[in-house]
Formats: sequence, structure tokens, C-alpha cells
Amino acid sequence: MLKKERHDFIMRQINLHNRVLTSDLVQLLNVSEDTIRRDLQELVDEGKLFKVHGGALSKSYHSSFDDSTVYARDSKIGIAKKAISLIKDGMVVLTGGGTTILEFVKQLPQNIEATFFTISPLVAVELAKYDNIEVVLIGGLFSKNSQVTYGGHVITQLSEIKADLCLMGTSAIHPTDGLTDTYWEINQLKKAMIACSKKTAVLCISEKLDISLRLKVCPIESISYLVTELDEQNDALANYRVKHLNIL
Amino acid sequence: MLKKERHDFIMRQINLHNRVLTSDLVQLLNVSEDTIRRDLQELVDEGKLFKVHGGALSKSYHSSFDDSTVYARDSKIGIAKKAISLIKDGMVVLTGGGTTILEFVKQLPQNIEATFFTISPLVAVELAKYDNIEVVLIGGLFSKNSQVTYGGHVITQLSEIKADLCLMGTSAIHPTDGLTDTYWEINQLKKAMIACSKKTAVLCISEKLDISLRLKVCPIESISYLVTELDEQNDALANYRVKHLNIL
DNA sequence: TATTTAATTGCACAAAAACGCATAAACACG
DNA sequence: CGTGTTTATGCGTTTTTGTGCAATTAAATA
Repeated sequence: MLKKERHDFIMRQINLHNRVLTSDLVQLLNVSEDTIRRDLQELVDEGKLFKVHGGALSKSYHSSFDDSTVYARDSKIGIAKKAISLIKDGMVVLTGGGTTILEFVKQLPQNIEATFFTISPLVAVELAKYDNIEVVLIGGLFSKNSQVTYGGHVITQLSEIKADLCLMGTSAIHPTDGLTDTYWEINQLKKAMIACSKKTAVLCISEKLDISLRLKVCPIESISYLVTELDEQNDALANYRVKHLNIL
Repeated sequence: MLKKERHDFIMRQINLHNRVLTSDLVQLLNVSEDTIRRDLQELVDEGKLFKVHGGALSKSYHSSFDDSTVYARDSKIGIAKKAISLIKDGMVVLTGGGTTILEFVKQLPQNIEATFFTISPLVAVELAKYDNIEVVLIGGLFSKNSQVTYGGHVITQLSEIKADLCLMGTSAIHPTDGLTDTYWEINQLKKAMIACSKKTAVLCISEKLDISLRLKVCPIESISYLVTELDEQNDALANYRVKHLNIL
């Protein structure tokens, strides 16, 4: 087996299970531990995964770790401020959940006038602080992990909505693989959200770039705006400068 | 399980419950106490949590935990503890919003197993901290005043539910006028909630007794339980000792 | 104060990683 | 073709890391 094939195999395992054990790979690929370690090291150097004692974890897994730290917060405020320029008075906006979206809501100008649909209770509570925003909370099963409503009932209701703009966070975005996610239900949810909105803006910190997870939400073409904390001209965004995708 | 995964697990627990017990983690993760202690120590070194005898607390525990602002919190905790006796495993419970209900949710035993429908986002978020509770958030227009969902859509959905018990706070209760309220929409909402539940429990602090407001929600006969912070034998409750109304 | 419960410390052991070295296949090029 | 070079891999040996055990100390509780 060629090195490249091994690398691909490892990355598939990572995307599938979020983790690999060195010992498992030794067995599966039938090579020495050293080879696996070298492989993992090389993938780390390429920034494709995260190495720990005993194996490796997916990058996204790792980054979900320090979400609550202050450093990420500054980036998120930066993202939020950029995203605000997308909101015009009178708009109907649909939002997901997550810390980035929440930060966005907190940064909104006080006098903004709009209708917001959201699947996140926390976002709803935050939006309620604005006098001229009408808030509609989309109900359904409540996910303990993601802190948003999900399930068939939510999807049905989304299908009855037509929003001008959908704002969502993401755990992974990739130039060719597009938007991907790990959980089936969240995946379905995001698809439905995108489907019922004229345009979609993805808010994500740069750590989430160039990652692809196991379930596909939509191709990059379905997204209208990509908002990161990086400067518009940053090299990391080069691969995302495609037709129809506005970067800010 | 890799060390990093354990750390991640612990942080999740901390973010969810604001605290963890060493002994719980030993069980959940199936490792020795020593390992858990070392894990906790390492997370402390990284500044991610705060260690105490018996377990650890979230770092934000001190700063963000400002419950002193909740009016009459002690009374509400007392009410909450009494109300918990009404909940049996397997029940389908419907709750409203308000600080009393929120306090009730916070006091629930950790291992409780039930299905909760709620119109309050904050209650939903709080309920999500219990592993064995299924949470369904009823969606609709979001009221900035009451912090609950309301409107036709909510009423429609309530009509499709059959709950064992409805828990609600109230702004007024009166021996002859029954439950009353000031706002039309909230009034409609409460009617619908009572209608779809086999039994209704009203949680209220004693100062709401003997008050009657503009709009009638239901007669006192429609209520099964009245829960206050007062002793069962207190004179203030004398007028409420009517047939079918259990006072506790 | 006594008693239980948790935390600390030092130690041992196994698993994994790192490092240097040897080997061999693949490649480059006159 | 032959020879030097690069690249990929595996084998020992040494370090580091992760974990559990036992004895002791400290803390909470009655």
C-alpha cells in the first residue's frame, strides 16, 4: 500500500469517527507503529488532524474544545460585526444556534427592525431585547448537544417559511466538499434551513476552514456569503474565491 | 478512551451542569479516581475549571451565578422542592415560564426520567441538563415580556398534546375568581395549557394569593394543586381548602 | 472528637513515542 | 547500465506518558 493511500485511509477514519488509535491503524494497515506515527506526523504538518498520545483526533473535534475560551470570542465579535452589514431593515432572517450566532445577535444595533426566525432558544432570548425585532421561535425536540430544536416538526415548519437570509454557524467548511456536519439530525436541519432561504451566510472562525466531516450539508455554491474573522484578502481564503460566494 | 477525550467529556459536563463530582466521573468514564483527579488538575492548570473538594466547578460559576437578583428566591426554592413531589418517572409534563418554574427545574433530581413540553426557552435550556429528560420546546411568536412563546401557533400545538401534569406560575389567584391574568394572549395560552393537561399545578408565592386581575383564565376548580412557600396549615390558605384542590 | 470521605504522595508498570540506525526499494542521470 | 541519492520502512533502545495501587495526610460531617 502506498503512503498516499494510507494517508487517505487515515483521513477517512478520522472523518468517520473523529478519532483514530495508532494501534488500530497498525493492525488495519499492517505496517509498523513507526510508519503510522510518521504518517500521523505528516498529516499534522499538513494541518489535517490533531495528534494525541495514543492516536489522533479530528481538527474539528479539537477546536470544539476551546470554544468557550476568550480568545475565540474576539474573533467571533469580529465576525458578528461584519455579518451585521448583511441585515437590512424589514428583512426576514432565519438563524441557527451556536456561539458565533449568539455573538452576532448581541452585536446588533439597538434600533434594527426585522423579523427573526430561530431554532435556538438562547438566540430568541437575546433577540427579545430588541424592541423592533419580531421573534419567532421554531419549536420541536430540543437537542441537548446543540441547544437547538430539531426533528421532523422543525423541518415541517421550516418548509412553510420563506426567509430573505439564513445565518448559520458551521463546524466544517471545505472548498470542494462544501458544508459538512457530523450529526444526521443537524445535517437535515441545515439542509432545510438553506432550502427555505433566498440566501445563506455562513459565519465561521478560520479554524473551521478546510475541514470536511462525514455528512454533506450542501455544496459551496449554495452559500452566498462566507464571513470569517480574517481579512478579505487573506491567503487562507484563496480557495473560497469562487463565483457567487461573497467573502467578507 | 484517550486522555483528551476524557478532558473534553469533563468540560462538556462542566459547561452543562456547572459542576462535576469526582465520583460520578469515575463511574461514567470507568477509570480510577487518581486518573480523574489528575485530569481535573490538568484542566485547572489550563485554567479551564475550578477544583473543590469532591469535584470541580465551572470557572464562570462565581461570576455568572448571580441569583440574588431573583426576587424572593428562597421562597421559590421552597415551592420548587414541594412541587417536585408531583413528578413521577415516566410522566409527560407541560410547563410555562417564569422564575418560579425555572427554579423548580433547577431543583429537579439529576436522574429524573420524564418528557417535558415547555413554552419557555429558558426552561428548555435548563431541562436539557438532565440526561433522562426529553425536552420539547413549543414554538411560536416569542413574547418579550413573558419570555415564552405564544399566539395561535402555540395554541394549535398545545391542542395536539395530552400531558399528565401542567405546571404554571401565576400573577394572581383568588378563592372565588380563580386564576386571572392581565394580558389577552397569555390568558389564551394558559387556558390552552390547562385544557390539554389531566391535572394542573399552580406554583405561586403567597403574595399572589387573593388577587384577581382583569381576565379570567379558569375557576379554582380547574386546578388540582396549589403550591406555595407557606405551611400547609397556614391561615392564609384557609379559603383555598376546597374540594379537589390539594394544597402543598 | 471521632469517623467517614476525599486528596496527596511516591512508586511501579505498561503502553506509546522519540531517536538513531540499518536496509532496501525507487529514482536520477551521465 | 551502474552508481549515487532520495524516500519509505522497520528494528532496537531510551524516554516520556498514562494509569493504578497503597500508604499517608487533609477535609468534611456527625
